[in-house]
Amino acid sequence: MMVSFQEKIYLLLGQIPNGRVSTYKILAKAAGRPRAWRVVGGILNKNKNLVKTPCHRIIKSDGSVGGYARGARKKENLLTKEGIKIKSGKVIDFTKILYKFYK
DNA sequence: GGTCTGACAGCGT
DNA sequence: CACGCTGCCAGAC
Repeated sequence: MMVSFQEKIYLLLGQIPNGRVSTYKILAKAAGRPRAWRVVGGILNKNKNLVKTPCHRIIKSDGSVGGYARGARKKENLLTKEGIKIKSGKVIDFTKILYKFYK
């Protein structure tokens, strides 16, 4: 059965535990297209499943919070509420809370 | 059908 | 350390 990328992305996003984050690149790789991080961003931008899709848990590879359809500031706020510390628009020790989808 | 866009990543300056 | 340019790929027009 053929599944669109965005479907996979949504599925993967649902696997991210609370208090954890992931990057566009990791997500793209987990979806089967290691070079499609840009696509991931585009999908999240237009995502309709806000509730099932914690897009605020997706950050950039360098630890930057990145963008958010509702405003980057809102995103930072949400992440902070989940216990994730942010400094100057960047996640502190994001590597420690990174969810790589590895078993 | 082709063409343009984008919530990025990687490397150079 | 900060900013800029290039490359990549599915989706929207």
